[in-house]
Amino acid sequence: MDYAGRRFAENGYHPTSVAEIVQGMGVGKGVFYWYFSSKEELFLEILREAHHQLRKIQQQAIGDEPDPLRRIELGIRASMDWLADHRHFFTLFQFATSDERFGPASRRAQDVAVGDVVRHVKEGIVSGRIRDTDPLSLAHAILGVTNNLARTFIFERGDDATDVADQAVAFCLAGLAPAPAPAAAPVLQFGRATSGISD
Amino acid sequence: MDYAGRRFAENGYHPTSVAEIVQGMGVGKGVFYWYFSSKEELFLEILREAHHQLRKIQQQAIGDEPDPLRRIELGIRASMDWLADHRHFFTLFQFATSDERFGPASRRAQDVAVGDVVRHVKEGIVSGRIRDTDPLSLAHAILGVTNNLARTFIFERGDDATDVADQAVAFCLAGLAPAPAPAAAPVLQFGRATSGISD
DNA sequence: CGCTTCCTTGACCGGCCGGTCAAGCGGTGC
DNA sequence: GCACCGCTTGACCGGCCGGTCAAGGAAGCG
Repeated sequence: MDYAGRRFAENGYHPTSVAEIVQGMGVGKGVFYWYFSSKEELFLEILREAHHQLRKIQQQAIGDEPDPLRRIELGIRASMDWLADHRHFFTLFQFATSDERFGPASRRAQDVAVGDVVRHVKEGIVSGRIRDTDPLSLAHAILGVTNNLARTFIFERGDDATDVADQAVAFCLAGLAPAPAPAAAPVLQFGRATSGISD
Repeated sequence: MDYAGRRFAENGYHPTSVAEIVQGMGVGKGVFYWYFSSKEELFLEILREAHHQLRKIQQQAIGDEPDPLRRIELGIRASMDWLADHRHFFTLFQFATSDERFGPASRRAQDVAVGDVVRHVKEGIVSGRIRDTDPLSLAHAILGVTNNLARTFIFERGDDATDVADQAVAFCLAGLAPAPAPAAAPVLQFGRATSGISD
């Protein structure tokens, strides 16, 4: 399944035939259709596992961090690290989103991720550390920045994950900040966030 | 070509056969291969024109606006409006990015867009209205927010373009800001963007 | 050694699809 | 009337690919 995932990633879903996959693994076609009911199911399985893994490492990274802004930051950083180690998934995710058959699964996974972020955003709004706007929009904006920077700099250019994460975090935290910030102005430092003295 | 674009958008590139396209237009296959050398070329043509149109309306919207921040805002708003009027292109763009054959064309178009934004960002940095970081990262972050919000809210949910643009602009302008307020940034700082307790 | 059950094989099938091409058609010039 | 030619047609081809299936191990069991 790992092998298939990599083939799909570097060759595309459609151009990669089942025959090619099984030949590359040194087995017959029958054994493939013994374990999977179709090529489509195999891809869905790969996708499901990738999404699951990504979410798991995000949650691990966040741990029981109490500060919602810091949770967002940790999530972004963990995602960047994981994506840097699993670059081939970019192609898969991108294809999955664009394909009619896998679009729904992809969208569901993204909804889950958005839901996670939304929770932190809402908390931040309640405590006045985040601008009081539609949390859904903010969450999608964060994911947009993260995805795009990751794709461009990590996937396409192969940059260092930490640097890219720095940029993403800086942009997002600034983007979340309340407009006429009374107290939370100066501290934009990456490593530690303000420990909530603001109100 | 319009018709083909719409078929590709709602049905996907691979599942839409040339036979289907020509039949839908009420012509024979020969006429298709008289004007286009291949299905691939047709798609590239559609893509090229779409990218061209989008960029054109961006430039029109920006006009000769002197303020770089405002130029960015106008670009975002124009893009949102155009995308709202041409929703079916989302599917096309997404597919094009994910496909091996059209990826390069897609990336080139994105590079052009990024280049446009980078120019404004650099100006903003020079005049101290934008945080002094890698302009490329900032530009990609802006495009990430715009694309993602557009896709989610305009394409998938059909929301009003202006509202979505408001959210995108607010997030991006805040994300670009040096440290304090986004709109009213006087020339307090000279060399470094971060003031006070930067390290 | 038979007998069953669980895997494994790879030739083969049916269908689809991009692309070709011999044939036709209608307008134009003579 | 006729020759020419730009345009159009749609049957057809070759190839590919997902999926099937009859046949064949091999391990376990009596």
